[in-house]
Amino acid sequence: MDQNYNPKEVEQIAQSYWQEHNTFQAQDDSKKPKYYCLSMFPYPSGNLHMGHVRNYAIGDVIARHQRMLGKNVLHPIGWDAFGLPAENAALKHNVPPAEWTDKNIANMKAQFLQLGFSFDWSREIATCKPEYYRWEQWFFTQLFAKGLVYRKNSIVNWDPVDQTVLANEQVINGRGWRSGALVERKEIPQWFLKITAYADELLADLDALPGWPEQVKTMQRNWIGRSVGINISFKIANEPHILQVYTSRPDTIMGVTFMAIAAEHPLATHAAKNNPKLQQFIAECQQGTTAEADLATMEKLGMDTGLKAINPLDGTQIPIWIANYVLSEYGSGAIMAVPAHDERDWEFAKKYNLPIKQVITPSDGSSIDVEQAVYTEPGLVINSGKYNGADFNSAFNAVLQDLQLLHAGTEQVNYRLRDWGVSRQRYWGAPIPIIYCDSCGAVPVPAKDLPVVLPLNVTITGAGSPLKKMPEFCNTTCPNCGKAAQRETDTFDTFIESSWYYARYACPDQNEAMLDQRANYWTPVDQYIGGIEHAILHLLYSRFFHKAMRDMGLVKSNEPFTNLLTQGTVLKDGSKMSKSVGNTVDPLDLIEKYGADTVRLFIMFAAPPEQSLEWSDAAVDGAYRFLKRLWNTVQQHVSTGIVELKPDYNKQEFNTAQKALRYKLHSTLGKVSDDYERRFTFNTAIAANMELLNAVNSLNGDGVLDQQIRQEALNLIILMLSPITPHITHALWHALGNKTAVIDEPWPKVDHSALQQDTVNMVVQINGKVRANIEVGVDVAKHELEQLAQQNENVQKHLVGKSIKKIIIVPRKLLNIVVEEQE
RNA sequence: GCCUGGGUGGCGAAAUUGGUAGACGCAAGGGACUUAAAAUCCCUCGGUAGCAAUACCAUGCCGGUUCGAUUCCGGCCCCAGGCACCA
Repeated sequence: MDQNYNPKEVEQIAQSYWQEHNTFQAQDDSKKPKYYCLSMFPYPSGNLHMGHVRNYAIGDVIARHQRMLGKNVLHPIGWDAFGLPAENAALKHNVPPAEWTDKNIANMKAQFLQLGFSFDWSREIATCKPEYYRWEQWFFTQLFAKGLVYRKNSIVNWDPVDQTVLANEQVINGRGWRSGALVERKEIPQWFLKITAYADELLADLDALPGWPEQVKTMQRNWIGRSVGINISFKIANEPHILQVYTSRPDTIMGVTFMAIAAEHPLATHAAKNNPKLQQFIAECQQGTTAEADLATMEKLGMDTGLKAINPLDGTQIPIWIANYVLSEYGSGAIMAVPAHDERDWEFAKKYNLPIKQVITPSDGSSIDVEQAVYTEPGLVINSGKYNGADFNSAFNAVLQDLQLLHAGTEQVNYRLRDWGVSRQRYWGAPIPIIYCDSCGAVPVPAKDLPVVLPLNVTITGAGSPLKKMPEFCNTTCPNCGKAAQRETDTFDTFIESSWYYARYACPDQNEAMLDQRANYWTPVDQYIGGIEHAILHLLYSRFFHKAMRDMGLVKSNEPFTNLLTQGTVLKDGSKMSKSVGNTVDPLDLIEKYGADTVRLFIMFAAPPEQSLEWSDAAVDGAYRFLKRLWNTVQQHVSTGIVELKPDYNKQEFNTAQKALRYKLHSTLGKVSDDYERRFTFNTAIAANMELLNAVNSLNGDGVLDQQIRQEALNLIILMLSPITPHITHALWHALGNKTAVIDEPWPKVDHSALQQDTVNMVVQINGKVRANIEVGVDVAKHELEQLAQQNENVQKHLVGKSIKKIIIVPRKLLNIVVEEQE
């Protein structure tokens, strides 16, 4: 073996070995149990960044470890290739998005190979290829046939200068990123998938996902936001209209002091008909973005329409206001405002001097002042006539019953979750397979005519989709009646592609169907790994797609991802490492300097996967030094000749130091196995191996037994580190005289005979403060232990003038003497 | 604004089920080797006092439960992720 660690050479050899042996090509049939390990696929932005390295390093470590546990592992990779950045690059560099994307994919693939990830490249997918997106076009037409697709108007960010729809990201401080024009909200017709039809199942099945982080499940539960309430119809004084509102707090209905409707509400339009002031106010409300964060932090503005709603329960007249904090896309776009018991209503009422009427009082009898502070907790009803004294549930039922008798209310389950708008007014996406016919309306493209191929040679101008200007794309005939017709020019939301790619990896070469039986062998994904930023949207859409595919007979399971690991963000100087912030560190520079193993080791060592990771250039040195130390230790060990371990090697008589090292070795193996398998705390697994190597290096003595123990320890360290640093361990495994390739080795087993101990160290506390450490026999009797503890000099010092109240013993760990001052 | 996390030495972190706070590593300081440097190896390293043994303080802030709290509970502050057209 080489005297010095040369990462380039070592990594080249290992990578060639894997390639020659097709090591990572997954087999669709095997006697071993299957294990599907998937890291979220990347957007091909051109270069790997540290977030990628972290994501794929975690996945790679898990995949390699599972392989060692004897599983038939699938570890695929592909490209989430449609998206906005390709159009931006096209604008900037005058290169077609497809060309830019293909180049980036080639680039990043080379980088992946350099990092030594155990991907099965034979299943590589790029979502921008017709062979892929044709199947989601097909799936969309199937959903259409099942009534799960519909078209309705919905609001987008509109740049009035560029005459184009903007993504939220393209709106900077309320202005278009290129034109600088104030952005407007504009309604246009768009296609929707009925994800709300699955809302209850998406919610309920979260309980069937014990392998998901509680945090993610909580976020999804709140996002779905199921509530039970009442749909109430308010008549309007001197008008034929009805105002529908939904409330989850019918117990507060007698506290309604105004109604608030969105600017887009039909009643707002009606009220403004002969009222220029209202018209102007509505126009003002339509400025700004569609982002909820903006709407929620905006200064609350409102204007009285002059219309009055009538409370069906007591006939009171309630003013109807247009308010900019009411979302037109949520519920009916109107609310009954109870300022005493709703935060936003309270703020609005304070601003416009609207009455605040308390109708709930805390059930513990404490008193509140709703003029000073809002009270949103449920409690007991007051100031509400016949409902006084009722708690939430009885008030809910009483109000519901009364409203039902008046035909003015029905119980309703409501969701915060909205249907999924999938239309994008962009070029670089999968065309939505719809044809508009003057006679037949919107007609889905028949399966035999799929895919609707996206034309590739286009010029991006930044003002609307180039597809609109391509008659050869737009002009077609109606599949129903054969008359001239127009194609839809909008493309799919790119979340569509990422909602089912995990299943396609099972059968990427299938040209006759979306999925085949192999998808049922491999799915669900056993371990899914990705950024916490995907906790809601991507993961919810994928769950929805999986259930929809199940209902179409394409898969059999209910959920796509059995276990989920959400990795934290890679930060530098306290903020997310990203191109836009300009604080990126190029992984390639580090690979060049230290090699892939050091980069992998560092990123796994710096923090546990779920935590955010603060990048440090300096600390990478430490990882490199450790690998050099490992190399040198092995080098030194084998320089005196290779040591062979006989099967009964562990039955020999070891001295104290040797016993201690073997104890350390096998307790470390136990700990590291647990870190890999259950905890996913690879940082502590690495730390434990560093400690172990330190211990190996401090074992003095060069007798035969010492050499054998060193051999055993180094073998095990190599195996334990092999999923994290696969290249150097490939080389060192051979150097230690092993004939096999380390990639084919099983995970090692703990030798329990090495864990036998005669004595154990125990802490002695007095009133919870550590006063001594004592070494006692493992089987020491309780009273003897108590005596030994009290005999300790320092303990005795602290017992002077005290009387012992009791002694608490935690076996093999500590003993706490509880004392008090003597009378 | 709303939802979800997080806050421990100069820095990244560890403490797994309420049981020794700071493992492991980085940085820093000192030393060995060297003509010198790099590399490597050894020692010190939360704060205060002390030669030391040791004592007191210390896990964002305030309070509580407990023999014992980084860990559990209540309130507050700050930071991060998400908020439906970034992916």
